[in-house]
Amino acid sequence: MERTFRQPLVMVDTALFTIRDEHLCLILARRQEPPFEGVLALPGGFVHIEEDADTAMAARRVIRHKIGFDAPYLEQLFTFSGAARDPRGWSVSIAYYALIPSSLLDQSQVAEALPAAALPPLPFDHPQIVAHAVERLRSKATYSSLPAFLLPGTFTMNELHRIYEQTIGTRLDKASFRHKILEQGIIEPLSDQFRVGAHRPAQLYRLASKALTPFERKI
Amino acid sequence: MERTFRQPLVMVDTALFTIRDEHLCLILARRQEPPFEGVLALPGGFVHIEEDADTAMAARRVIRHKIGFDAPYLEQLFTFSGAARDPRGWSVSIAYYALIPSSLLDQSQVAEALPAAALPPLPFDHPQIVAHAVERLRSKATYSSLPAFLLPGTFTMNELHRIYEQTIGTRLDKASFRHKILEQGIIEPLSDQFRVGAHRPAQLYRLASKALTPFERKI
DNA sequence: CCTAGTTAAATGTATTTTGCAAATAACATA
DNA sequence: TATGTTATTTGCAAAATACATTTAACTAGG
Repeated sequence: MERTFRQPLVMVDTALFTIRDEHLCLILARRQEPPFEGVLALPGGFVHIEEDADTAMAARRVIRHKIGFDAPYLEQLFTFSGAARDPRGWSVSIAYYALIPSSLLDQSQVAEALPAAALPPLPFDHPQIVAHAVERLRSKATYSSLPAFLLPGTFTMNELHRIYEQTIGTRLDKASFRHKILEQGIIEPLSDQFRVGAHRPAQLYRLASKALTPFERKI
Repeated sequence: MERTFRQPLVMVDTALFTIRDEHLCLILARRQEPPFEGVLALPGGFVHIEEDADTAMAARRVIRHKIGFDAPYLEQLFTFSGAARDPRGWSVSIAYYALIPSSLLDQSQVAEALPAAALPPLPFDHPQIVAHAVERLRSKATYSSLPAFLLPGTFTMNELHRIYEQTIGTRLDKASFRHKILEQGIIEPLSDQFRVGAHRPAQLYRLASKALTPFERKI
């Protein structure tokens, strides 16, 4: 195969969202090698074209290496490119974002989960990637069941409500929210299962199979 | 710079939407070189890392080469990758989609604009790219002013209405559509300009500056 | 000059969806 | 048994929507 042009570095970077203390957080990794060795950054790595069927597989490898298991929700975000984004020269980074229920993370990993609103200075063009990822999550949250993937397998209506408010960043009416979510059928009640406490017990729900269907909208 | 891994081919492909005879169409190009020489395909090309600031610039170059001018609307779509998509081996294609007002195209180019619903067999993974692009356009049309970019600079309310119906694929109530579009402020009337005919003249509109703001939505 | 034909635009109204406030339910605990 | 606490439901006004109809503003043809 003849190549009459130089070829760029191709890598993946991942924005891993989770919730900690009611705040939307990102899981960062301390870089093991130069450039920016020792600096906190988005987990990433090169695409291995001998092993990876596609770049999503590379992203899954990076995530598994970082948190030890697969993310319940993973989606390609945007591809960043150019000469300025990496000191090693012209490069392409296919960015992914994923949603990780904090219940699945152990303490050591949670230590590197920092609030998306107050991240340290990040290397490369990672601030841009984060901005895109937050924007995408916000946008999708308003018309899909995405935020539910930040919760563990079962959750109460109020937990779901709070997590939507967290990701969207605005208040949502409780009654309307409950009504709309139930009507969309993206979650289903676990019959006879409730979360107890010093108050009325709360119905437990789980994601329904049709959970990823976006809500219906009309012009 | 040392590289301990093979690097993939990096290219861009473009899905160029336009409207012809009230149908949503894609502009195709006959391939000039192997593989698939002479076959109709999405316009594309390699990313030239010596010239292109980023892959969007490569996409703009491809589009300018195909239709002779820049697209009024261009957006990155998705990045496709893998060993199977191109017979030359593992590759990455950053796909873009663009909206082209048919009024700007001359006849020769229009000849290669074929209905998105009835395309010939396409090479590589171009069918997948087309599916993604149509899906994205549909989705965005329901909550943004995107379809207006398929129209010439000035247009009537009914033309806009028809183009929304075309891209979304469903009927939309005329009165509600008019009301909602005007309320969103994405278009503005050209005072004292009307399209005449053997009937009541229609007010002409143009895209307002805030045209790209997505519509407001709520859970 | 009048009328039929045609498309644009506005209007009316029943229905549905939302926002907001309040009431009721179901506990644990003291 | 009363009290505090959170869950869930209810009620209603306001806004948005779907659907049907009416009115407006022209041209063309007699």
